[in-house]
Amino acid sequence: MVLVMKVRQLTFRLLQVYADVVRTGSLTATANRLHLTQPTVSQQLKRLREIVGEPIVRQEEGRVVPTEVGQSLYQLSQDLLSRADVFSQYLDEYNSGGRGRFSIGLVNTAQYVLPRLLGPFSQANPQVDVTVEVGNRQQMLNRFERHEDDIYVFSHPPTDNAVLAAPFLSNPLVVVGPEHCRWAGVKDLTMESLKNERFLLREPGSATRRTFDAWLYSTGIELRSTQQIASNEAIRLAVASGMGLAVLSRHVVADSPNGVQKLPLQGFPLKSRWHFVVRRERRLPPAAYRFLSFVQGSLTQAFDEPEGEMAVAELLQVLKAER
Amino acid sequence: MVLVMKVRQLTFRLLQVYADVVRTGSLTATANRLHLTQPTVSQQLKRLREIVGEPIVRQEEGRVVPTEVGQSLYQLSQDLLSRADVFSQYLDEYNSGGRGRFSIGLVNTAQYVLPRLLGPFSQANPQVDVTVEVGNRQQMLNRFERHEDDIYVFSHPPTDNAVLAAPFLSNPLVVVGPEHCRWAGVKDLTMESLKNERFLLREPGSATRRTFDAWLYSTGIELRSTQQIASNEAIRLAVASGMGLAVLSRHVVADSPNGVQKLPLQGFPLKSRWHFVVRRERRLPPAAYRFLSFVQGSLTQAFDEPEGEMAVAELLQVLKAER
DNA sequence: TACAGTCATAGATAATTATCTATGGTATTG
DNA sequence: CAATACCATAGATAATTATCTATGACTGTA
Repeated sequence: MVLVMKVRQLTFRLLQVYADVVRTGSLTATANRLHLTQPTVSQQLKRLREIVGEPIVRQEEGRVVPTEVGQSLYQLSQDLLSRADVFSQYLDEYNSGGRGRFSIGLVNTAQYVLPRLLGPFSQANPQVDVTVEVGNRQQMLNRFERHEDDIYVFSHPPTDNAVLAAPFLSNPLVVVGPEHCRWAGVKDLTMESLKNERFLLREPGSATRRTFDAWLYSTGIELRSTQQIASNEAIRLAVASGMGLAVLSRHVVADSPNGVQKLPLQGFPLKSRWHFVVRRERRLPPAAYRFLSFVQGSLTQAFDEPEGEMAVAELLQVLKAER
Repeated sequence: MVLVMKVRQLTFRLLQVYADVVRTGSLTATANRLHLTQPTVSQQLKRLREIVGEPIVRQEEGRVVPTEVGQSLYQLSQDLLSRADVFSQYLDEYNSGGRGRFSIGLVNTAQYVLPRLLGPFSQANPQVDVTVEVGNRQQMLNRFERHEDDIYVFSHPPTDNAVLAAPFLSNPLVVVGPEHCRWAGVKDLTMESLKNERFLLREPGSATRRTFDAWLYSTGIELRSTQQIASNEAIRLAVASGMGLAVLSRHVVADSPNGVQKLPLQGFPLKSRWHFVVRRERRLPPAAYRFLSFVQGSLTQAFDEPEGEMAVAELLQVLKAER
């Protein structure tokens, strides 16, 4: 016999109107406040009563007051409406990028500099969750293919029409040797001189390795002795302990140069630049967009890279247009 | 630029459907479960997305999964729906009378016996709030006129077509004197003998007083000395201390007879009965109805009043029919 | 008692919603 | 790669909702 409330017909509009009626104690007043006519409000109430299956208001001394059930319904309304409101605010924040999450995929080397951008950003946007994925070029390409992240940092972006790339920071590759390396003071140092040195190299999937390999190929020189080490940091330490020479991003060395030094090899530093890479068709999470805007505004200050700033600005332009 | 969610268009139905889609991860499945067609579900989702202003689901490996916003929306849905559900349960309880409130207005004397009904009822229905109002007959009549309570207990119900009354308990009025009263052992004690005694009487508004007055009037006797005291309890104590005789409900005396005794006055006890009184047109709160049902089931046991039980049963019949 | 103010109901209409069937595009899976 | 399963869109329709204007009923006050 007991009929439960017809929840499915319940509308937030109805609750809004009802809550206002309870607050004002008058249908007419509510009608005015909500820019409706009095009969409209009257009927809304009627409908709500039908949904609830129980009288919710009665008149008492010229005022409309909730019945006992109406009281509970009013509390419910307040509760539900305010929750919906909180969600609405969340949406706003989300849309502004001030809240939410995004993920960024970094090529190994880039992890030495990205913190200088991500740190301040997170500081300024504590409600944003950033997931940082790190791997070598090949691993990142795989992630990229699978659409696993929102933004990527490559030094050589995949060539794809659907891709937008903005070079934002130069990433010079330098040759380094141990602290008291005998090549350090040599003028006009050539690769020819170094070809018998042992080179500690990153694995083939890495961008640093590829760039160096390409340059080496262009010189026609072949190295006699190499050793492969899959981590920049490990390479740096190995060089410092005299195991050989290496080609590394200047950022890797600049970060903590103890024990190693740059060698003035001709043709170096090899120029290369990191790019922010995003997919055209992918709608960036607002938080990711906000990060790029943030970067755009701090590149010059943080790295003295006005060109990078412009490139990122351009990227943002395009993204905005595509939205 | 930021568009807040169109809350007013939000429907619980939409949230129900959405929540189910998130749970099943499939529009088709939801369509089946909710006895809809797949396109219907599809369109519901679309509409919800428009209300939210943001994509809420995407497809991933053949499953429908919520976006970040969708996740939040799902949580919101769960939250809102469960709250509505709680309210719905509350409604059920309210309708069954197992929860809620009602008020009952008692004529003074009745407060000596009603607790024996209200106590067990409250015990059995802890979620029901009972408000007990107590006053003399006149005060209760005033409350009755103003529709202030749900149920009243009178010994002489107001005569009004719109009133339903069920006599449920006899309320004999007895004459009492102090413990060692000289009239105690007298046979064929008449009022004539007592007319020079001082009588301690309730105020004119009280039912006890009116009943006694009426009876006294029928005897043609006038009392020489009376004193008015507005409380049964105070009268009982006054009698015990030898200040005079009194007419009281037997229930008042039975409760704690210390210091007083009944006198075997001819014509006494005066018969009278308490009635439950409700207004015909007033829809009784379910809790009040439940109380009367409860009473109906316990009168015989508690007071050995099968007639009262029948009268109350009849009252309930009528109320049920009028609902 | 007549007047104001307030709520309810009736009747009408435009807008929105809830659904369906049919069909087309895509992704998953043998 | 064909078959299958699944989702989106179109087009159509019935039902419901949101409103309005007009009017009636009731209530409390001048």
